[in-house]
Amino acid sequence: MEQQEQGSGMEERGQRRPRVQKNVTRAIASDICADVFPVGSYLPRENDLCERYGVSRTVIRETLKVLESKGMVRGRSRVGTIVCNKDEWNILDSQVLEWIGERIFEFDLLNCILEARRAIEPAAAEFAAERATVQEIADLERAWQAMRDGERDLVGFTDADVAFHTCLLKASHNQVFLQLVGIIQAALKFSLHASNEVAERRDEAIDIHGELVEALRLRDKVRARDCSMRMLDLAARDLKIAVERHRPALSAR
Amino acid sequence: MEQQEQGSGMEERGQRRPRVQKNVTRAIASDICADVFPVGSYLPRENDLCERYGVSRTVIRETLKVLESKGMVRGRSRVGTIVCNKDEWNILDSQVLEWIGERIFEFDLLNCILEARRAIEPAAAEFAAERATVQEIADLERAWQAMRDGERDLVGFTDADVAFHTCLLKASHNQVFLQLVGIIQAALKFSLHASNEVAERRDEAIDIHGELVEALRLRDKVRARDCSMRMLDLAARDLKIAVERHRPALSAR
DNA sequence: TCAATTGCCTTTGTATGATGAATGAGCTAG
DNA sequence: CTAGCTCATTCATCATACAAAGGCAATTGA
Repeated sequence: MEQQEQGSGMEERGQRRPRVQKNVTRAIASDICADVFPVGSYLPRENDLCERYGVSRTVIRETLKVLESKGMVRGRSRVGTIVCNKDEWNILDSQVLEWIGERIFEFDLLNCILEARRAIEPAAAEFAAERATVQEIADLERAWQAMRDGERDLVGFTDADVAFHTCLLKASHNQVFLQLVGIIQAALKFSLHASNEVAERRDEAIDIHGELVEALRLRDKVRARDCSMRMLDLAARDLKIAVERHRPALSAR
Repeated sequence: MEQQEQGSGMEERGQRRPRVQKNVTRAIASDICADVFPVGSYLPRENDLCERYGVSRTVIRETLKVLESKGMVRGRSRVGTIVCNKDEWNILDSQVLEWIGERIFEFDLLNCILEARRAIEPAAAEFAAERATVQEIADLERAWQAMRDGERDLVGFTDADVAFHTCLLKASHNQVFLQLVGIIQAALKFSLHASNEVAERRDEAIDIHGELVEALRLRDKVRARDCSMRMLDLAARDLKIAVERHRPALSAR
């Protein structure tokens, strides 16, 4: 698609000025995640970054401001810009999660997310049973049907699952829970991909998701919470598989 | 052209070049929170913002990038910068919470936070009972002692309470929970201030906090969870009082 | 008359150079 | 060897110039 970074050469500086801000931000963020700029080290000087990514200082500085606002780097006058420890990063920010991407396996994050989901999603399901609108329940049902329809389509199934859990958090009518949609999406995305070949688990998942929709219809808090917890037990198994598969990649380093 | 004395609210000027980025960011963010720039409206043109806040376009643009990265505004090329709906804001970002400040009462957020705390903190207490290091338990005890010592000092008591809950989340050794320290701090800050005159409640709170430390020492998950829940019952009462006191301010609008 | 194309205008996006400000390093003096 | 000063380097800000693109209106064709 679009890429202009890494062009250390960058001889031809044509008159054209494409919109590069987003790409540069993603490039630098990815490089940080990939340990090209390790935690604790200083980034190159702004002028060097300009060369390395082939853009002006304006773009570099706006990029650094964004990364700083997400806790990934910290700039100090005259000294330079240092990469912060990972536990200072705003890992709940969905953009940050996107930048981390598959490297989430190296962040020891998925387990934390699962623990958090066990605390949050059952509560959200309970609230949803009380507060979900008819429309929201219909949305959930549609997502559930998409899961059934996409039973053989890995990507479709995953997307539908993500949509389901997103709708559930929305239906809880709690702003805080809603903010956590990003980490849940990330967790689903990366743990499902590794376990989606196991067909019977998907059947089981579809059943439980359907049961949750029914519980919401009946405004049955207890059953909604129970469904959510069983869902998370499945998620725990999926995660286990996913981590197993990624361990080789880790030890290869 | 655009760089004489225009103050317009900002402090200090002259030929000098103070570091203004943070101030301008806070100023614009606060103005957004104060509905000077209401949700859904367009911000003034960048050049007008330069005049209004008395800084160059560079500073304005870096500010807008930061606000955009936190979901508060969205810029579209050539069209302008629009203020996003509040439910798109990254309200888990502690900087955003600082900018919101007291207006948190108008955001219908404190109730959501309490609900979230009821889901999260008991779980965190349980994990802490399993995982807290000796050092972390000592930190918690010190925070608890500070609460006792600051029993008569409103600010000191609140700070110690915030420190206690922060330590607790740290002791849970879960990165996701740790990220939620910001909203919990905000919740404590604004609900305690309204209820801290009620001395006997503070006594009760101190007792429960002490009991939690003891439970962690004994690695007693069940009791730790129970203490946490009782703490939140107190917090619920505090919040009720705080909201009552602020309702006049709301209806006055 | 109406609709689609085209070109202009305005505002954002990017580039660039200059200068103030700040801090670590090196130097000087005691 | 320490304390204080100077200086060089790099970030922070300002100012300006121009490219890019959305919206608007005039123009043109039917």
